[in-house]
Amino acid sequence: MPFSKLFERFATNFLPPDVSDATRQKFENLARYASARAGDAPFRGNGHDQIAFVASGSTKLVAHASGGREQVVAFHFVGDLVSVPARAAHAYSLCALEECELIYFPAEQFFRLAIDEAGMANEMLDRALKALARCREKAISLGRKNAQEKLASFLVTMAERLGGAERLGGADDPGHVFDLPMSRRDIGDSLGLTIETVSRQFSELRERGLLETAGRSKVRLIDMKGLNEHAGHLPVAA
Amino acid sequence: MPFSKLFERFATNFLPPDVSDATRQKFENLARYASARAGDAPFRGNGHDQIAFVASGSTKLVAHASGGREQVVAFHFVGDLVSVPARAAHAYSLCALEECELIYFPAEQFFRLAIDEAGMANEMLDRALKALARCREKAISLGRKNAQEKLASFLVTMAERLGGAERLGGADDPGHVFDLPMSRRDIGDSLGLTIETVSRQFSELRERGLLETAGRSKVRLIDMKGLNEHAGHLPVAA
DNA sequence: GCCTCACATTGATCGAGATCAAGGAAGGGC
DNA sequence: GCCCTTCCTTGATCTCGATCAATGTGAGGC
Repeated sequence: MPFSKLFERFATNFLPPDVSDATRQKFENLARYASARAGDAPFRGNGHDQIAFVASGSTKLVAHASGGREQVVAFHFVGDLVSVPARAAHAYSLCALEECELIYFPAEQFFRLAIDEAGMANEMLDRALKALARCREKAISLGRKNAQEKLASFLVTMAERLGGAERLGGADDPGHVFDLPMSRRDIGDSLGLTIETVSRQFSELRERGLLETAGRSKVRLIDMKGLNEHAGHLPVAA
Repeated sequence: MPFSKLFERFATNFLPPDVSDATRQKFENLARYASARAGDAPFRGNGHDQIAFVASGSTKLVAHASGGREQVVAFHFVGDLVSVPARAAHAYSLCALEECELIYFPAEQFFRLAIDEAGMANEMLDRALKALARCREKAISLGRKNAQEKLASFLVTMAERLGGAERLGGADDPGHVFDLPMSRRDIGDSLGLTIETVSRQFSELRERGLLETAGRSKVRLIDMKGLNEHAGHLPVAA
Protein backbone atom coordinates (compact mmCIF):
# COMPACT_ATOMS: atom_id res chain seq x y z
CA MET A 1 0.00 0.00 0.00
CA PRO A 2 1.41 3.45 -0.83
CA PHE A 3 2.46 5.67 2.03
CA SER A 4 -0.18 8.29 1.22
CA LYS A 5 -2.92 5.72 1.57
CA LEU A 6 -1.51 4.41 4.85
CA PHE A 7 -1.21 7.90 6.23
CA GLU A 8 -4.78 8.57 5.13
CA ARG A 9 -5.85 5.57 7.18
CA PHE A 10 -4.06 6.98 10.21
CA ALA A 11 -5.59 10.40 9.65
CA THR A 12 -9.19 9.20 9.36
CA ASN A 13 -8.73 7.02 12.44
CA PHE A 14 -7.05 9.56 14.64
CA LEU A 15 -6.97 13.13 13.51
CA PRO A 16 -10.06 15.15 14.38
CA PRO A 17 -12.26 15.87 11.33
CA ASP A 18 -11.72 19.61 11.65
CA VAL A 19 -7.94 19.47 11.83
CA SER A 20 -6.17 22.15 9.82
CA ASP A 21 -4.19 21.24 6.71
CA ALA A 22 -1.08 22.72 8.29
CA THR A 23 -1.32 20.49 11.35
CA ARG A 24 -2.11 17.47 9.24
CA GLN A 25 0.98 18.24 7.21
CA LYS A 26 3.11 18.38 10.36
CA PHE A 27 1.97 14.89 11.29
CA GLU A 28 2.75 13.70 7.79
CA ASN A 29 6.24 15.19 7.95
CA LEU A 30 6.90 13.49 11.26
CA ALA A 31 5.64 10.10 10.12
CA ARG A 32 7.94 7.27 9.09
CA TYR A 33 6.75 4.27 7.19
CA ALA A 34 7.73 0.64 7.77
CA SER A 35 6.57 -2.70 6.49
CA ALA A 36 7.49 -6.06 7.91
CA ARG A 37 7.11 -9.75 7.26
CA ALA A 38 6.07 -12.09 10.04
CA GLY A 39 8.72 -12.13 12.77
CA ASP A 40 10.50 -8.94 11.76
CA ALA A 41 11.01 -5.94 13.98
CA PRO A 42 10.36 -3.18 11.45
CA PHE A 43 12.07 -0.26 13.17
CA ARG A 44 14.43 0.76 15.98
CA GLY A 45 13.72 3.60 18.35
CA ASN A 46 17.40 4.60 18.64
CA GLY A 47 17.07 5.58 22.23
CA HIS A 48 13.76 7.40 21.89
CA ASP A 49 10.22 6.32 22.68
CA GLN A 50 8.19 5.75 19.54
CA ILE A 51 4.49 5.73 18.75
CA ALA A 52 3.43 3.24 16.09
CA PHE A 53 0.14 3.04 14.23
CA VAL A 54 -0.74 -0.41 12.94
CA ALA A 55 -2.03 0.34 9.44
CA SER A 56 -2.39 -3.30 8.42
CA GLY A 57 -1.62 -6.69 9.94
CA SER A 58 -0.92 -7.30 13.62
CA THR A 59 2.03 -7.00 15.98
CA LYS A 60 3.39 -8.00 19.35
CA LEU A 61 5.34 -5.85 21.77
CA VAL A 62 8.12 -8.03 23.15
CA ALA A 63 10.21 -7.35 26.23
CA HIS A 64 13.62 -9.00 26.44
CA ALA A 65 15.03 -10.11 29.77
CA SER A 66 18.40 -11.68 30.49
CA GLY A 67 19.04 -15.24 29.35
CA GLY A 68 17.10 -14.81 26.13
CA ARG A 69 13.78 -14.85 27.91
CA GLU A 70 10.98 -12.99 26.17
CA GLN A 71 7.72 -11.69 27.51
CA VAL A 72 5.02 -10.57 25.09
CA VAL A 73 3.64 -7.49 26.76
CA ALA A 74 0.78 -6.78 24.35
CA PHE A 75 -0.71 -7.69 20.98
CA HIS A 76 -1.96 -5.08 18.53
CA PHE A 77 -4.29 -5.20 15.55
CA VAL A 78 -5.28 -2.95 12.67
CA GLY A 79 -5.99 0.56 13.87
CA ASP A 80 -4.17 0.24 17.19
CA LEU A 81 -1.70 2.80 18.42
CA VAL A 82 1.28 1.41 20.34
CA SER A 83 3.69 3.16 22.65
CA VAL A 84 7.11 1.53 22.20
CA PRO A 85 9.42 2.56 25.03
CA ALA A 86 13.13 3.13 24.63
CA ARG A 87 15.39 0.61 26.29
CA ALA A 88 15.35 0.67 30.12
CA ALA A 89 15.88 -2.23 32.53
CA HIS A 90 14.53 -4.37 29.71
CA ALA A 91 14.60 -3.82 25.96
CA TYR A 92 11.37 -3.65 24.01
CA SER A 93 10.77 -4.30 20.36
CA LEU A 94 7.67 -4.20 18.24
CA CYS A 95 7.48 -7.30 16.10
CA ALA A 96 5.17 -8.33 13.24
CA LEU A 97 2.92 -11.36 13.76
CA GLU A 98 2.01 -11.44 10.08
CA GLU A 99 2.88 -9.25 7.13
CA CYS A 100 2.10 -5.76 8.26
CA GLU A 101 2.52 -2.04 7.64
CA LEU A 102 3.20 0.59 10.22
CA ILE A 103 3.47 4.32 10.55
CA TYR A 104 5.62 5.46 13.42
CA PHE A 105 6.61 8.72 15.05
CA PRO A 106 9.02 9.92 17.73
CA ALA A 107 6.74 9.88 20.77
CA GLU A 108 7.68 13.21 22.25
CA GLN A 109 7.06 15.25 19.12
CA PHE A 110 3.96 13.22 18.30
CA PHE A 111 2.36 14.02 21.63
CA ARG A 112 3.29 17.68 21.39
CA LEU A 113 1.54 17.88 18.03
CA ALA A 114 -1.42 15.78 19.11
CA ILE A 115 -2.08 17.71 22.30
CA ASP A 116 -1.10 21.27 21.51
CA GLU A 117 -2.15 21.48 17.90
CA ALA A 118 -4.75 18.85 17.18
CA GLY A 119 -6.75 18.81 20.41
CA MET A 120 -6.31 15.08 20.79
CA ALA A 121 -5.46 15.11 24.49
CA ASN A 122 -8.59 13.23 25.51
CA GLU A 123 -8.13 10.61 22.84
CA MET A 124 -4.49 10.06 23.77
CA LEU A 125 -5.20 9.85 27.47
CA ASP A 126 -8.09 7.50 26.86
CA ARG A 127 -5.87 5.18 24.83
CA ALA A 128 -3.12 5.23 27.41
CA LEU A 129 -5.53 4.38 30.20
CA LYS A 130 -7.07 1.56 28.15
CA ALA A 131 -3.60 0.14 27.54
CA LEU A 132 -2.92 0.43 31.26
CA ALA A 133 -6.17 -1.38 32.08
CA ARG A 134 -5.26 -4.21 29.70
CA CYS A 135 -1.80 -4.45 31.17
CA ARG A 136 -3.25 -4.69 34.66
CA GLU A 137 -5.54 -7.51 33.57
CA LYS A 138 -2.49 -9.23 32.17
CA ALA A 139 -0.72 -8.81 35.48
CA ILE A 140 -3.59 -10.59 37.22
CA SER A 141 -3.39 -13.46 34.74
CA LEU A 142 0.36 -13.76 35.05
CA GLY A 143 0.44 -13.51 38.80
CA ARG A 144 -2.55 -15.40 40.06
CA LYS A 145 -3.99 -17.74 37.43
CA ASN A 146 -3.19 -21.30 36.48
CA ALA A 147 -2.48 -22.37 32.92
CA GLN A 148 -6.09 -23.18 32.06
CA GLU A 149 -7.41 -19.89 33.40
CA LYS A 150 -4.71 -17.99 31.55
CA LEU A 151 -5.64 -19.54 28.23
CA ALA A 152 -9.39 -19.20 28.79
CA SER A 153 -9.17 -15.52 29.65
CA PHE A 154 -6.77 -14.94 26.78
CA LEU A 155 -9.23 -16.48 24.33
CA VAL A 156 -12.18 -14.52 25.70
CA THR A 157 -10.19 -11.31 25.32
CA MET A 158 -9.09 -12.20 21.80
CA ALA A 159 -12.70 -12.96 20.85
CA GLU A 160 -13.62 -9.45 21.93
CA ARG A 161 -10.75 -7.85 20.05
CA LEU A 162 -10.75 -9.99 16.90
CA GLY A 163 -14.20 -11.53 16.77
CA GLY A 164 -16.03 -9.86 13.95
CA ALA A 165 -18.55 -12.66 14.43
CA GLU A 166 -20.97 -11.50 17.08
CA ARG A 167 -22.71 -13.94 19.33
CA LEU A 168 -25.97 -14.98 17.70
CA GLY A 169 -27.66 -17.09 20.36
CA GLY A 170 -30.13 -19.86 19.58
CA ALA A 171 -29.65 -23.51 18.77
CA ASP A 172 -27.38 -23.19 15.73
CA ASP A 173 -25.24 -20.51 17.36
CA PRO A 174 -21.80 -20.75 15.74
CA GLY A 175 -20.23 -19.12 18.75
CA HIS A 176 -17.24 -16.84 18.28
CA VAL A 177 -15.13 -17.85 15.31
CA PHE A 178 -11.81 -16.25 14.50
CA ASP A 179 -8.24 -16.75 13.35
CA LEU A 180 -5.48 -16.35 15.87
CA PRO A 181 -2.71 -14.43 14.12
CA MET A 182 -0.12 -15.51 16.68
CA SER A 183 1.67 -18.83 17.14
CA ARG A 184 1.50 -21.07 20.20
CA ARG A 185 4.91 -19.70 21.13
CA ASP A 186 3.60 -16.14 21.07
CA ILE A 187 0.63 -17.14 23.21
CA GLY A 188 2.99 -18.85 25.64
CA ASP A 189 5.31 -15.84 25.75
CA SER A 190 2.29 -13.67 26.45
CA LEU A 191 0.84 -15.86 29.21
CA GLY A 192 4.10 -16.84 30.88
CA LEU A 193 3.79 -20.48 29.75
CA THR A 194 5.65 -22.84 27.42
CA ILE A 195 4.25 -23.91 24.04
CA GLU A 196 3.69 -27.41 25.39
CA THR A 197 1.52 -26.17 28.22
CA VAL A 198 -0.45 -23.92 25.87
CA SER A 199 -1.02 -26.87 23.57
CA ARG A 200 -2.11 -29.13 26.42
CA GLN A 201 -4.58 -26.53 27.64
CA PHE A 202 -6.03 -26.14 24.15
CA SER A 203 -6.55 -29.91 24.12
CA GLU A 204 -8.14 -29.87 27.54
CA LEU A 205 -10.56 -27.07 26.68
CA ARG A 206 -11.38 -28.93 23.46
CA GLU A 207 -12.11 -32.13 25.41
CA ARG A 208 -14.37 -30.21 27.74
CA GLY A 209 -16.36 -29.05 24.73
CA LEU A 210 -15.66 -25.37 25.33
CA LEU A 211 -14.00 -24.76 21.98
CA GLU A 212 -13.01 -26.30 18.67
CA THR A 213 -9.87 -25.73 16.65
CA ALA A 214 -9.10 -26.24 12.98
CA GLY A 215 -5.63 -25.99 11.52
CA ARG A 216 -3.11 -23.94 13.39
CA SER A 217 -5.07 -20.75 13.83
CA LYS A 218 -8.83 -21.23 13.48
CA VAL A 219 -10.68 -21.22 16.77
CA ARG A 220 -14.36 -21.52 17.53
CA LEU A 221 -15.37 -20.66 21.07
CA ILE A 222 -18.46 -22.77 21.66
CA ASP A 223 -19.28 -21.96 25.25
CA MET A 224 -18.42 -18.40 26.19
CA LYS A 225 -20.12 -18.70 29.53
CA GLY A 226 -18.12 -21.79 30.36
CA LEU A 227 -14.90 -20.17 29.21
CA ASN A 228 -15.58 -17.14 31.38
CA GLU A 229 -16.12 -19.45 34.32
CA HIS A 230 -12.79 -21.12 33.62
CA ALA A 231 -11.10 -17.73 33.25
CA GLY A 232 -10.90 -16.96 36.96
CA HIS A 233 -13.05 -13.87 36.50
CA LEU A 234 -15.24 -12.74 39.31
CA PRO A 235 -18.79 -14.00 38.98
CA VAL A 236 -20.98 -11.23 37.58
CA ALA A 237 -23.25 -11.04 40.60
CA ALA A 238 -20.54 -11.14 43.28
CA MET B 1 -4.66 17.06 58.49
CA PRO B 2 -7.49 19.43 57.51
CA PHE B 3 -8.98 19.05 54.06
CA SER B 4 -7.83 22.50 52.97
CA LYS B 5 -4.25 21.61 53.71
CA LEU B 6 -4.51 18.30 51.87
CA PHE B 7 -6.08 19.97 48.88
CA GLU B 8 -3.32 22.54 48.97
CA ARG B 9 -0.82 19.71 48.76
CA PHE B 10 -2.62 18.36 45.70
CA ALA B 11 -2.76 21.79 44.11
CA THR B 12 0.93 22.59 44.51
CA ASN B 13 1.84 19.14 43.20
CA PHE B 14 -0.46 19.10 40.21
CA LEU B 15 -2.16 22.31 39.25
CA PRO B 16 -0.10 24.61 37.06
CA PRO B 17 1.18 27.67 38.94
CA ASP B 18 -0.81 30.04 36.75
CA VAL B 19 -4.15 28.24 37.17
CA SER B 20 -7.14 30.54 37.60
CA ASP B 21 -8.95 30.71 40.92
CA ALA B 22 -12.16 29.63 39.18
CA THR B 23 -10.58 26.45 37.82
CA ARG B 24 -8.91 25.73 41.10
CA GLN B 25 -12.28 26.08 42.77
CA LYS B 26 -13.81 23.59 40.34
CA PHE B 27 -11.20 21.02 41.31
CA GLU B 28 -11.87 21.71 44.95
CA ASN B 29 -15.62 21.24 44.46
CA LEU B 30 -15.06 17.93 42.71
CA ALA B 31 -12.64 16.61 45.33
CA ARG B 32 -13.68 14.13 48.01
CA TYR B 33 -11.60 13.45 51.07
CA ALA B 34 -10.90 10.07 52.64
CA SER B 35 -8.62 8.81 55.36
CA ALA B 36 -7.85 5.20 56.11
CA ARG B 37 -6.05 3.01 58.58
CA ALA B 38 -3.76 0.24 57.38
CA GLY B 39 -5.76 -2.36 55.47
CA ASP B 40 -8.83 -0.23 54.83
CA ALA B 41 -10.26 0.55 51.43
CA PRO B 42 -11.15 4.20 51.98
CA PHE B 43 -13.69 4.69 49.18
CA ARG B 44 -15.85 2.94 46.61
CA GLY B 45 -16.09 4.04 43.02
CA ASN B 46 -19.77 3.06 42.71
CA GLY B 47 -19.40 1.97 39.13
CA HIS B 48 -17.25 4.88 38.03
CA ASP B 49 -13.52 5.15 37.49
CA GLN B 50 -11.87 7.28 40.14
CA ILE B 51 -8.65 9.25 40.37
CA ALA B 52 -7.00 9.31 43.76
CA PHE B 53 -4.21 11.56 45.01
CA VAL B 54 -2.14 10.09 47.83
CA ALA B 55 -1.76 13.06 50.18
CA SER B 56 -0.04 11.10 52.93
CA GLY B 57 0.88 7.48 53.59
CA SER B 58 0.99 4.77 50.96
CA THR B 59 -1.47 2.48 49.21
CA LYS B 60 -1.81 -0.63 47.10
CA LEU B 61 -4.15 -1.18 44.17
CA VAL B 62 -5.55 -4.68 44.55
CA ALA B 63 -7.32 -6.73 41.89
CA HIS B 64 -9.63 -9.48 43.06
CA ALA B 65 -10.02 -12.70 41.06
CA SER B 66 -12.27 -15.65 41.79
CA GLY B 67 -11.47 -17.90 44.74
CA GLY B 68 -10.35 -15.01 46.92
CA ARG B 69 -7.10 -14.61 45.01
CA GLU B 70 -5.62 -11.15 45.09
CA GLN B 71 -3.06 -9.54 42.85
CA VAL B 72 -1.43 -6.29 43.90
CA VAL B 73 -1.28 -4.34 40.67
CA ALA B 74 0.67 -1.35 41.95
CA PHE B 75 1.95 0.43 45.06
CA HIS B 76 1.66 4.18 45.55
CA PHE B 77 3.42 6.67 47.77
CA VAL B 78 2.97 10.28 48.83
CA GLY B 79 2.29 12.50 45.85
CA ASP B 80 1.23 9.72 43.50
CA LEU B 81 -1.91 9.89 41.41
CA VAL B 82 -3.74 6.58 40.95
CA SER B 83 -6.33 5.62 38.40
CA VAL B 84 -8.78 3.23 40.09
CA PRO B 85 -10.91 1.49 37.48
CA ALA B 86 -14.54 0.56 37.99
CA ARG B 87 -15.26 -3.14 38.25
CA ALA B 88 -14.75 -5.13 35.03
CA ALA B 89 -13.71 -8.79 34.65
CA HIS B 90 -11.97 -8.26 37.98
CA ALA B 91 -12.77 -5.86 40.78
CA TYR B 92 -10.19 -3.32 41.90
CA SER B 93 -9.87 -1.58 45.21
CA LEU B 94 -7.40 0.93 46.53
CA CYS B 95 -6.22 -0.09 49.95
CA ALA B 96 -4.10 1.67 52.60
CA LEU B 97 -0.73 0.11 53.51
CA GLU B 98 -0.38 2.40 56.50
CA GLU B 99 -2.48 5.22 57.89
CA CYS B 100 -3.09 7.51 54.96
CA GLU B 101 -5.09 10.38 53.56
CA LEU B 102 -6.47 10.63 50.07
CA ILE B 103 -8.23 13.06 47.82
CA TYR B 104 -10.25 11.46 45.08
CA PHE B 105 -12.29 12.55 42.09
CA PRO B 106 -14.60 10.97 39.54
CA ALA B 107 -12.14 10.26 36.73
CA GLU B 108 -14.18 11.52 33.81
CA GLN B 109 -14.88 14.94 35.25
CA PHE B 110 -11.36 15.20 36.65
CA PHE B 111 -9.79 14.65 33.23
CA ARG B 112 -12.19 17.05 31.57
CA LEU B 113 -11.18 19.75 34.02
CA ALA B 114 -7.49 18.90 33.86
CA ILE B 115 -7.32 18.90 30.09
CA ASP B 116 -9.76 21.60 29.03
CA GLU B 117 -9.34 24.10 31.82
CA ALA B 118 -5.99 23.60 33.45
CA GLY B 119 -3.78 22.65 30.51
CA MET B 120 -2.61 19.52 32.27
CA ALA B 121 -2.92 17.20 29.28
CA ASN B 122 0.80 16.60 29.01
CA GLU B 123 1.18 15.95 32.70
CA MET B 124 -1.73 13.50 32.73
CA LEU B 125 -0.52 11.65 29.65
CA ASP B 126 2.97 11.49 31.05
CA ARG B 127 1.71 9.96 34.29
CA ALA B 128 -0.46 7.44 32.46
CA LEU B 129 2.44 6.34 30.26
CA LYS B 130 4.73 6.03 33.29
CA ALA B 131 2.13 3.86 35.01
CA LEU B 132 1.89 1.78 31.84
CA ALA B 133 5.67 1.39 31.70
CA ARG B 134 5.74 0.22 35.32
CA CYS B 135 2.92 -2.21 34.68
CA ARG B 136 4.79 -3.66 31.70
CA GLU B 137 7.89 -4.16 33.84
CA LYS B 138 5.67 -5.94 36.33
CA ALA B 139 4.35 -8.17 33.56
CA ILE B 140 7.91 -9.19 32.69
CA SER B 141 8.62 -10.03 36.33
CA LEU B 142 5.42 -12.00 36.72
CA GLY B 143 5.74 -13.89 33.48
CA ARG B 144 9.40 -14.67 33.07
CA LYS B 145 11.33 -14.35 36.32
CA ASN B 146 11.97 -16.79 39.12
CA ALA B 147 11.29 -15.97 42.76
CA GLN B 148 14.75 -14.59 43.46
CA GLU B 149 14.76 -12.33 40.42
CA LYS B 150 11.29 -11.08 41.28
CA LEU B 151 12.31 -10.06 44.76
CA ALA B 152 15.62 -8.54 43.66
CA SER B 153 14.00 -6.38 40.98
CA PHE B 154 11.21 -5.44 43.38
CA LEU B 155 13.73 -4.23 45.94
CA VAL B 156 15.74 -2.29 43.39
CA THR B 157 12.57 -0.55 42.21
CA MET B 158 11.49 0.21 45.78
CA ALA B 159 14.90 1.66 46.53
CA GLU B 160 14.42 4.05 43.62
CA ARG B 161 10.93 5.03 44.69
CA LEU B 162 11.39 5.14 48.47
CA GLY B 163 15.09 5.54 48.99
CA GLY B 164 15.63 9.03 50.25
CA ALA B 165 19.14 7.83 51.09
CA GLU B 166 21.24 8.23 47.98
CA ARG B 167 24.13 5.98 47.23
CA LEU B 168 27.27 7.43 48.76
CA GLY B 169 30.04 5.22 47.45
CA GLY B 170 33.31 4.60 49.28
CA ALA B 171 34.26 2.16 51.99
CA ASP B 172 31.65 3.08 54.59
CA ASP B 173 28.87 3.23 52.02
CA PRO B 174 25.65 2.49 53.91
CA GLY B 175 23.94 1.43 50.68
CA HIS B 176 20.26 2.11 50.21
CA VAL B 177 18.38 2.06 53.49
CA PHE B 178 14.62 2.29 53.71
CA ASP B 179 11.45 1.04 55.37
CA LEU B 180 9.17 -1.19 53.37
CA PRO B 181 5.64 0.01 54.15
CA MET B 182 4.09 -3.24 52.91
CA SER B 183 3.93 -6.67 54.54
CA ARG B 184 5.45 -9.89 53.18
CA ARG B 185 1.95 -10.81 52.08
CA ASP B 186 1.62 -7.62 50.05
CA ILE B 187 4.98 -8.26 48.43
CA GLY B 188 3.91 -11.79 47.62
CA ASP B 189 0.58 -10.63 46.21
CA SER B 190 2.48 -8.15 44.08
CA LEU B 191 5.07 -10.62 42.78
CA GLY B 192 2.77 -13.59 42.32
CA LEU B 193 4.42 -15.53 45.16
CA THR B 194 3.42 -16.81 48.59
CA ILE B 195 4.64 -15.20 51.81
CA GLU B 196 6.77 -18.27 52.51
CA THR B 197 8.62 -17.94 49.22
CA VAL B 198 9.13 -14.21 49.74
CA SER B 199 10.55 -14.91 53.18
CA ARG B 200 12.86 -17.64 51.89
CA GLN B 201 14.17 -15.34 49.16
CA PHE B 202 14.85 -12.59 51.69
CA SER B 203 16.87 -15.11 53.68
CA GLU B 204 18.75 -16.23 50.61
CA LEU B 205 19.65 -12.70 49.52
CA ARG B 206 20.70 -12.01 53.11
CA GLU B 207 22.95 -15.08 53.12
CA ARG B 208 24.52 -13.97 49.86
CA GLY B 209 25.40 -10.67 51.52
CA LEU B 210 23.33 -8.57 49.11
CA LEU B 211 21.12 -7.05 51.78
CA GLU B 212 20.42 -6.81 55.50
CA THR B 213 17.08 -6.64 57.25
CA ALA B 214 16.10 -5.37 60.68
CA GLY B 215 12.69 -5.88 62.20
CA ARG B 216 9.82 -6.41 59.80
CA SER B 217 10.32 -3.49 57.52
CA LYS B 218 13.85 -2.10 57.62
CA VAL B 219 15.96 -3.04 54.62
CA ARG B 220 19.50 -2.14 53.69
CA LEU B 221 20.55 -2.97 50.16
CA ILE B 222 24.28 -3.54 50.44
CA ASP B 223 25.18 -4.50 46.90
CA MET B 224 23.04 -2.74 44.31
CA LYS B 225 25.16 -4.04 41.47
CA GLY B 226 24.76 -7.59 42.67
CA LEU B 227 21.02 -7.14 43.15
CA ASN B 228 20.67 -5.79 39.64
CA GLU B 229 22.51 -8.82 38.34
CA HIS B 230 20.12 -11.07 40.24
CA ALA B 231 17.13 -9.12 38.92
CA GLY B 232 17.11 -10.61 35.43
CA HIS B 233 17.70 -7.21 33.87
CA LEU B 234 19.54 -6.97 30.61
CA PRO B 235 23.22 -6.22 31.05
CA VAL B 236 23.82 -2.53 30.45
CA ALA B 237 26.14 -3.07 27.48
CA ALA B 238 24.11 -5.73 25.69
C1' DG C 1 0.41 -33.56 -5.81
C1' DC C 2 4.23 -34.18 -3.02
C1' DC C 3 8.08 -32.68 -0.25
C1' DT C 4 9.75 -30.27 3.40
C1' DC C 5 10.30 -27.90 7.52
C1' DA C 6 8.62 -25.30 10.97
C1' DC C 7 4.98 -25.67 14.11
C1' DA C 8 1.98 -28.35 17.08
C1' DT C 9 0.70 -32.24 19.91
C1' DT C 10 1.42 -35.87 23.21
C1' DG C 11 4.03 -38.45 26.66
C1' DA C 12 7.58 -39.05 30.60
C1' DT C 13 10.19 -36.99 34.05
C1' DC C 14 11.91 -33.22 36.93
C1' DG C 15 12.03 -29.20 39.83
C1' DA C 16 10.66 -24.51 41.62
C1' DG C 17 7.49 -22.87 44.27
C1' DA C 18 2.91 -23.92 46.64
C1' DT C 19 0.96 -25.96 50.46
C1' DC C 20 0.91 -27.87 54.98
C1' DA C 21 2.79 -27.54 59.56
C1' DA C 22 5.45 -25.69 63.53
C1' DG C 23 8.03 -22.44 65.98
C1' DG C 24 9.87 -17.62 66.64
C1' DA C 25 10.13 -12.52 66.61
C1' DA C 26 7.99 -7.91 66.89
C1' DG C 27 5.25 -4.47 68.11
C1' DG C 28 0.83 -2.56 69.94
C1' DG C 29 -2.36 -2.45 74.06
C1' DC C 30 -2.84 -2.37 78.74
C1' DG D 1 7.05 -4.36 81.33
C1' DC D 2 4.39 -8.08 79.99
C1' DC D 3 1.01 -10.26 77.22
C1' DC D 4 -1.01 -11.48 73.08
C1' DT D 5 -1.90 -11.29 68.49
C1' DT D 6 -0.14 -10.88 64.12
C1' DC D 7 3.42 -11.43 61.12
C1' DC D 8 7.52 -13.75 59.80
C1' DT D 9 10.70 -17.64 59.30
C1' DT D 10 11.98 -22.35 58.62
C1' DG D 11 11.13 -27.22 57.49
C1' DA D 12 8.70 -31.29 54.96
C1' DT D 13 6.02 -32.65 51.28
C1' DC D 14 3.25 -32.18 47.12
C1' DT D 15 1.85 -30.36 42.64
C1' DC D 16 1.65 -27.84 38.45
C1' DG D 17 3.97 -26.55 34.77
C1' DA D 18 8.85 -26.80 32.78
C1' DT D 19 11.84 -29.62 30.46
C1' DC D 20 13.25 -33.40 27.65
C1' DA D 21 11.93 -36.45 23.95
C1' DA D 22 9.37 -38.32 20.19
C1' DT D 23 5.68 -38.17 16.84
C1' DG D 24 2.14 -35.81 14.14
C1' DT D 25 0.41 -32.10 10.96
C1' DG D 26 -0.37 -28.27 7.90
C1' DA D 27 1.03 -24.49 4.85
C1' DG D 28 4.15 -22.97 1.30
C1' DG D 29 7.40 -24.11 -2.64
C1' DC D 30 8.05 -26.44 -6.70
